[in-house]
Amino acid sequence: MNAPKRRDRAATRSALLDAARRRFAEHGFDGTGVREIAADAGVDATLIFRYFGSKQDLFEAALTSEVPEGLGAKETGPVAFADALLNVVLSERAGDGGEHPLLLMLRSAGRPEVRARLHEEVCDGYLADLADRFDGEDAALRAELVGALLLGMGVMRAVVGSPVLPEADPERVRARVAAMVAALES
Amino acid sequence: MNAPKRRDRAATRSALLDAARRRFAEHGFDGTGVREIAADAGVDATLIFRYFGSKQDLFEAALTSEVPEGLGAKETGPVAFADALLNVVLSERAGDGGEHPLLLMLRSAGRPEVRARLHEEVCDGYLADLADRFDGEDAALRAELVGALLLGMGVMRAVVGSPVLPEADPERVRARVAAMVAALES
Amino acid sequence: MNAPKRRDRAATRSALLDAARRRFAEHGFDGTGVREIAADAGVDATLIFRYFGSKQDLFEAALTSEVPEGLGAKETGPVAFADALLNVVLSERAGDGGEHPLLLMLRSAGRPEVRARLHEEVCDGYLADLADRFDGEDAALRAELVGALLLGMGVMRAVVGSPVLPEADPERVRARVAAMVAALES
Amino acid sequence: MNAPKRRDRAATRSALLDAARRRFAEHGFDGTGVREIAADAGVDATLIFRYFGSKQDLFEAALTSEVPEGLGAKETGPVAFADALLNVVLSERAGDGGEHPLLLMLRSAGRPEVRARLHEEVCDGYLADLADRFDGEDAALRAELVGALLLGMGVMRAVVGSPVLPEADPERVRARVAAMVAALES
DNA sequence: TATGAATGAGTATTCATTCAT
DNA sequence: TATGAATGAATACTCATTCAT
Repeated sequence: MNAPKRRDRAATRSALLDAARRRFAEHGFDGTGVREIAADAGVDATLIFRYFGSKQDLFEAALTSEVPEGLGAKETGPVAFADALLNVVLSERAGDGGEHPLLLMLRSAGRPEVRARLHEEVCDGYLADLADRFDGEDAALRAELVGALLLGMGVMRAVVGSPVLPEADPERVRARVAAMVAALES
Repeated sequence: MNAPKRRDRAATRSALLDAARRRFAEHGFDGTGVREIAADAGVDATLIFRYFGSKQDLFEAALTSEVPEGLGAKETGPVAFADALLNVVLSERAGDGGEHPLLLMLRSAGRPEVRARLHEEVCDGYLADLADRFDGEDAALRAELVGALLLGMGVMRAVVGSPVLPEADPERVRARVAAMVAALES
Repeated sequence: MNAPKRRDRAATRSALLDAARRRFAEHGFDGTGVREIAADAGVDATLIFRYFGSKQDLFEAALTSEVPEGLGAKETGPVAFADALLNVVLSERAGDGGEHPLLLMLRSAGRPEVRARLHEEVCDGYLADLADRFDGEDAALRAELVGALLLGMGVMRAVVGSPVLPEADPERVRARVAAMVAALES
Repeated sequence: MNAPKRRDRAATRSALLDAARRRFAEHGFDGTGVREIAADAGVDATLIFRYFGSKQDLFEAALTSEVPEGLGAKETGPVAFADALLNVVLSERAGDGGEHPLLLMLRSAGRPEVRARLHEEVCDGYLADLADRFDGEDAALRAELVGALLLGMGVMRAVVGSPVLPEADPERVRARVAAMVAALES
């Protein structure tokens, strides 16, 4: 009824998740305090434990909360597939949702569990999917190189803070990346 | 090697640096305790402060201690230059010296100072050097993509833990990367 | 009094302040640990930081918390003024509140900031006020001697632990001190 | 033979004692580190332990090392006796020897042993000697007040840092103090 | 004898987390 | 249900002191 306190459970949860994603992305797991997250969300810190159980659990929730991804058709070749992935690299942080889970994990890869999950999702997920697109020998190596390129682009933008990609014309970037990937189709 | 040579200033300092590089690379700055480093080096933790001043100073010493780099002649083109950088990516962790400083920083990029230094060294150093090798338009973008590829390869190996690169034939890797870089020489 | 009223912010804060005053007065700033203070107050040591910020801040809070002082009318002569100050010297430690701030500072005068504040409060405060009461030459010197007498009495009681003053008849003390001060009114 | 290292045991001991007196007087026992003392004396810190056993032992040695005092004839009355003590108060720190032991102890009165010794020397020594000079009733109280005056003057100069006494004409100070003490000879 | 490397007990302070209301 | 007081384990760092050379 009264405006200020009328935050329902779902809204608070969501506000905490958003704040957590931003903080974890910016400062990593260890560099982020629960009280900072709660302050960003405008609620008391203990709600984190009420809603998520622990800081670690909140982190994992932040990882898995947003994954529409929509990777497109499975039958496409490597160039088209890489181009689809490129959307993720180029678009993220546009919305307020925060960074891609992969970058969240990268930033907190000190934790063994995080690292294990990162390894699993990259190797068994993205790299495997990519390798499927390549025929002939060296499929794994070629997939790895494409994955490295895309991941490296994300790191450049989100961690190193290079201004090149955000300022570049997306179509030019697409063309250049496509050329690099195409060079692997021997 | 065997008898750890007690009461040897230089040896202790060096053992601490080695241990620090390994721990920082593996768990990041925040995830590493001075006592763990000291335990790895087989000495008392207070020697870290005696020899380096603070944990932060030890971290910086670990960053700047190695890497002669020897990047070769300045007149080479982008393909040759990238190939030279590839040596660093492919060879590291071979000795027990630990990771490349760039990866150390990446792992501790939660700290603002670390992030600032990472940004500076990558953008003003590597990327600028790369951009000099490209003629024509989009030099910065093309340099960024080559840098992203190489950095991504390092991340794949050292953070994600992908087994592909360590197990691949270095010559094949060289050839594939050369092809990708060459595709940018439009 | 009896039931320490758990979960009471004001009571805890006050208990910490009391304990701090006692410990700091008895062992000085450096000789007192935050855990001892907390133990005396019956609470956890981290509350010191929650409520005061740091050990140093707690010390300063202990200095400035009490002492309404109420030094009486400004128009009085030196004898009456000294007599008013004597109240402070003779009465303190009666309640459990602890020592006078001046003695707290004296006990921690190793710290430069404490010493600076002590100098300021004594010279610019008490001594200046005293000097105003003296006419004729040597006003500063005479004020200094009165101040030294009163300060020395406090030190005798609180630091040296001489039993004479606490056991003496206050009226006799007053008369003797008044005679000494009067001897300065040449 | 060779100049630099030709410091014999006695000279080193003495240099350490001097440095210790100065440091302890300035910063108190807790505020002084053995390494600082050693640095001031220009020798290695371990010599403190070789020569004195411990920091505490060095402190005690610094207390008892200088005490010529030469308190003059025992048969004098209170005014003359106080005047003799005044010499100590007014002259000290003139030489490089450092502060009077009483002030050293005052500065480190946080330590229980120091406090005990301070109590003993003041009450059983100075105050008892003073009380002997007073006839009639209130001898102890009158002695205490004279002692407080003299001690307070030392504190004013050495701890509070009041500039009045060092800058005043010694003869005027003597006359004023004599008047105050004489006022107690009822 | 004297140097300096090594040590371990101790410090203030921070943090995620749990009670009580 | 939600607030905030309380907690205890952990951290970097300092210091007097001892051991090896």
